[in-house]
Amino acid sequence: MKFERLPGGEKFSRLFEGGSTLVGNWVVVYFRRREEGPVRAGFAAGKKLGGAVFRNRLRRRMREALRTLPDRGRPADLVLLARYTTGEVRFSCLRSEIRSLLDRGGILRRCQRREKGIPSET
RNA sequence: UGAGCGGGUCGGGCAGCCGCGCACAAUCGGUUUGCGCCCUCAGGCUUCAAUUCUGUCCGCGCAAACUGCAGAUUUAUGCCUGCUGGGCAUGACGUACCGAUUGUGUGAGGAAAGUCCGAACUUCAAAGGGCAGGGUGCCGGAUAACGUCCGGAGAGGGCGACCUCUGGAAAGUGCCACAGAAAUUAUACCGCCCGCUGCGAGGCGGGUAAGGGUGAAAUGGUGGUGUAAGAGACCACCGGCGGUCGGGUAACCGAUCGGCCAGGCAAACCCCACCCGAAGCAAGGCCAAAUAGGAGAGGGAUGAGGUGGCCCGCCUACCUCUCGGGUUGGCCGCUUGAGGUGCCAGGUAACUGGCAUCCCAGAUAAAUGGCUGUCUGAGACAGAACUCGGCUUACAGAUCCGCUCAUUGC
RNA sequence: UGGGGCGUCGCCAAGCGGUAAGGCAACGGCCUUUGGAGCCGUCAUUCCCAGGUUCGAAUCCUGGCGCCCCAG
Repeated sequence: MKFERLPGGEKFSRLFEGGSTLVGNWVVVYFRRREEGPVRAGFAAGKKLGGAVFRNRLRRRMREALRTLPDRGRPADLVLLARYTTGEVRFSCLRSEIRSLLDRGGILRRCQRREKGIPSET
């Protein structure tokens, strides 16, 4: 899935306070649908999770997982928040959980899923 | 071969596919401004003197204002630069900015960390002086500076290579619990000795500090002379202190003479020498947009505030407090630097100088990742945020150089 | 990023060079038919950790570790 950077400032805290929340076992997604534009994504890892190297690694795993999803996103702002378990889980499990969470939030388009869905499901 | 000491280097590599930040180039698309001329404004030059005064009207403009013409002053209304602002002309070319695509280059550390020191840089109604406060502390040097580094001195530890520590206790004040006679104006518990007394045990007066005992520490140590017993009372050596001489830039070392007065703690106050204005890139500057441009109370000229702890000095002209309103985005700062590498020269060294050469992250919710193969096998500590010089702390391993000790062989 | 502060028993804490108060809790006992209340007693081998200064350190110095608060 293609996405742009979510620029900083108030937008992060607005999403944390006013956005919708999807909680998974290994990641939490805050999101808000938009009318137009690309998908904008930010990645966050709290300070209690560990040092800078470990938190960078968590953000990179989430970024890579989101990037390798099939490209059928609807316009939205989203923030992926790392949990303690994000570093322990296998990468393919993390990716499939993010896909199911975005599907539940209505950010993935169903019609394109049927066209392209069969090869990517396997 | 084993044990160890000192110092240096590296911190996964290679290949394939997908992906990210920044810089540059090309192509495409978009945007407005600048580049030309004139005026104003600002600064400068020439000059004895350089934009001053008066009148009038056309044009332009919401307005402030600007400008033209005529005249006055004067030998003369001049020349140059910058481009804040205004006007005219032009959107062809080039340039600038923004976005997309493609290509090329580049992209975390030895500690990037802790924030413990030192600087650079920036700001402050004066950044001045003094006090206070803080820091450093053997000596000499290096350095932009340092609490760092180098060389040396003394003391301590180690068989050794080597490592660790460092002003002043004879300026003053304070503290030294318990124990002990006594913890610094000294003093005497058990003792030792002399005298008097008593049948005796002992008592009284005096001398003494060698021995015992207490303590972390007891007023130099050892041996002798001496004595009633003793004592630096005296002598020798050692140690400490002071004077002189010699060596050394100095710390200090050596020699010699003198006399015996001198407990420890300054990471207790302190003394001496040297250093320190404060705050920090979220410093600070610029642009655009939005909002506000208010109310109340109090103080006041031998007074109020700035000044961050105080005083003097200096500065401001209204000041202080409360309530209310606002505090969003972008750009610069931002990476060429006390810079790296190599050679040469000076210096014991830290380091310095010269020449050549290289450009090596600049993000902004924040760029290095995912998968696969291979190298026996990848597995340490750990992520730039203004930049340097150090220190400290964390660290799987790999590797190089010099040296010491032990054992064996030649 | 910068500034400030704190670590003492299970909890709240005093103590600031001379060998660690106190309260709650816990445990044991007394009292009571039993419980509660009350009374008596017990409870710090390392005062966050490691070095150093000192005869002696929770206290002083240096360096770490952990936690909290503030600015924007």
